[in-house]
Formats: sequence, structure tokens, C-alpha cells
Amino acid sequence: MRLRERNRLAAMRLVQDSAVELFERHGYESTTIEAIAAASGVSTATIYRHFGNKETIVLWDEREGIINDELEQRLGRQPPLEAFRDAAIAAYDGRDDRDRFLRRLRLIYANPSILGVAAQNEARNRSELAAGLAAADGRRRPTIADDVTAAIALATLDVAFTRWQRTDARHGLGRTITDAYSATTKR
Amino acid sequence: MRLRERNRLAAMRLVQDSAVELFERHGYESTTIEAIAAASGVSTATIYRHFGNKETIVLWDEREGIINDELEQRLGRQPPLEAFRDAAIAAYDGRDDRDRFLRRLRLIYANPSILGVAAQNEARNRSELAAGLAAADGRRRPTIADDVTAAIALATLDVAFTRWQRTDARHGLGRTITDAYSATTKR
DNA sequence: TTGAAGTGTGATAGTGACTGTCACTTTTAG
DNA sequence: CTAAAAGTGACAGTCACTATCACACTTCAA
Repeated sequence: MRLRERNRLAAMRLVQDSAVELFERHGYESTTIEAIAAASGVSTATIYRHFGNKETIVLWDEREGIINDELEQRLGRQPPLEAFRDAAIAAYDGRDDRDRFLRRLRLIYANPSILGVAAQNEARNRSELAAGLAAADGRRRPTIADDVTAAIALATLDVAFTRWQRTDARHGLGRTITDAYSATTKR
Repeated sequence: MRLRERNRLAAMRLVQDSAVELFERHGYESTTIEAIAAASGVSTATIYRHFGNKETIVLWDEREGIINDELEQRLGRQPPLEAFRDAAIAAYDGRDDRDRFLRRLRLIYANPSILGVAAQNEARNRSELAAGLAAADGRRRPTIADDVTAAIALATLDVAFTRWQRTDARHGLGRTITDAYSATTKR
């Protein structure tokens, strides 16, 4: 990895950590970007260059791409929902940064404006997933069934995150994800 | 209805109409609240008192409550997803303001920030619906299955809206909703 | 019908997220 | 080592949104 890229990632981690700390202590709305800049030693201009907006400071996940990689390996071989469930478990369960992840999830679900930006991302992911499902079946455009399957896959993962984050993460995240997807079949 | 309430609704309709017009013509981001205030003859302060934020000017729907009423009559008698589907059809299909509704939907799906606020609302609706499902079965708190069912119900309706709005509303909205919910069973 | 209490409105000033620009520094590639 | 490329900080500006206050309009009881 190039020096530039390493510096960039290091700065982003530093900013995210400082921000999460401040958000937890003083509240999301009450913490200004300027305060985050001061705490992390990075200018506000650079924070905006890296994250684009305040919400993404919390939402940014270095390992974002993992779930797509995991999914790609499974899409042909398993039914869509199972493939997505297993990819999610592979990507999110047993992370070595479990604690950071949990704190970020709590901030997300506690602050509507962050949740709103997360939903914008989810909308994009949903149409990409639907396109992927269509492609896996050799169709050029997603059918309404593809769209619905993609929507169910993502909404169910969201339920799992919501409950896991709320219950003090009593069970493992993998277990919660499994339980959520089980509930999609017996309706 | 009191005079105050009538005035208020009339003002909100006027503001929403002016705003939709301006958004369509010049773009959502490029249209300032001040421009909407000037176009509708209502002060910016009052616009904020009525809608709370810019996004809600588009999202606000006078008949919002209808789907809940429809749902309440069905929840004991039908399986949850069918009840929700039929309630949605009753609430949204064949509206006499179909055209306004379509234009608003288009603005919503074309502008991420509006979609974000819509998602915040949907998050609230989802936990209310889950609570309702639990109550209908005599449980005090929603199980994970209730949460998942509520999530599927809302996500599926969202798929229906997305597709209907995109396809020039070729078929009736009721038809699109029916098709979407059909896809939830054969996964 | 009237007058007092209650409630909505407009104007104004202020905060903070976000954008665009420019001079300067650091990294990269030949 | 040097020229090009790319990132950084500082600064000025826009706009969504909040808080406040004087004023106007509803409401309701007498």
C-alpha cells in the first residue's frame, strides 16, 4: 500500500475514534466538526474531504467491502437469502474490533440523522444487490421478485443489528443474524 | 374543524404545492426555503413551524393516518403481511390526488436527503408495526419474528412505490403492490 | 358583542454543516 | 534529484435550522 493511502487511513481512523468518543460524551448534535478537528489534530476541510459529511464519520467502515466479496462466492451456490445471511455472518461476526463496531452501531441507531444517511446507503446497496441477483440468474434487469428479495435481505440484517445493539450484545452477533433470517421463512 | 386548523392545512397545501413546483423546475438542492416562502407567501419561520424541515415539505401527506386505520381493522383477521398489503392498497390505490402523489414520490426517490428523512420515519413506523403485531397476538413485546415481519411489510411496500414511480405508473399502484407482496412468498 | 386569554405569525439575529478557492507542502514517478 | 501530481489548511461564503420577541388573529366566556 502506498504511503498516501496509509496516511489517509490512519487519519480517518484517528478522526473516527476521536469523534465517537466526543459523540458518546457530549451527544451527536452538540459536538461540532470543529471540536472533532481540534481533538484529532486534522483540519475541518480535510475531515470533509475524507468523509463527505458528519454522519459518515460514524458510518465509515474500513471493511465495508468484505460482505460483497463473501457474497460473490456464495451467490451461485445457495438460495439468495441464505447466501446473504452467510456472507453477513462471515463479514460481521467475530470481528476483532467488536467493541468499536458495537459503539458505532449504538450511535447510529440512537441518532436519526445518522440513520437517515445509513438508509441512503442501504438504498444503493439494495439496487446493487437486486442487480446481482438478476445477473446470477442470467437476467439483465432485476424483476420485482429480485427487488423484493434484496429488500428482505437488507431489512432483515437491519433487524438483526438493531436487536443485537439494543440487548447489550448478549448473544453473539452471528446468532442474532441467524435468528432473524430464520424468521423470514415462517411467516 | 376549527378555523385555525383549516387555515393551517390550507397553508401547508399551498406551501407543498409551491415547493413541489419549484423543486421540479430548479432542483431540490438549488431551491431555498426562502424561495419557497416567497412563492407561497408564507414566511420561512412559519414553514419551519409547520414542517420542521425541508424534506418534510415533500413527505407530508394529509392522509398519512389512513393506512393505520385500515390496518387496525384487518390485523386480527388476516395474516400480518396480507393485512398490511390490503391496508396499503386501501390507503394508496385509487387516490383522487394520484398525480400529486406520483410527483411527490418521484421527488422523494430522486433526492437522497428526502429519502433519508423518509427512512427515519419508516424506522419509527417499523417499531410501531412490530409492537402492533405483538399486541395482536397477545404478547407484550415484539419477538424477533415480529420485527422481521414488520420490516418485510414496509420494505416490500417501498419496493412497490419505487417501481411504480419509476415505470411512469404504467399499471395501477394496487397491481404493483399486489405483485410485490406476491414475491415475498416464493423466495 | 366584547374583551381577555390563548395561540399563530413575521422579522431578526445567530449557529453550524457544508462548499469552493487558493497558496503551500508532501508524495510520487521518471 | 526534479517536475508533476495530489493532499492540506485557511478562509470566505451559502443555506438549513433555532430561538426570541413584538404583534395579530382566534377562541371563549360573560
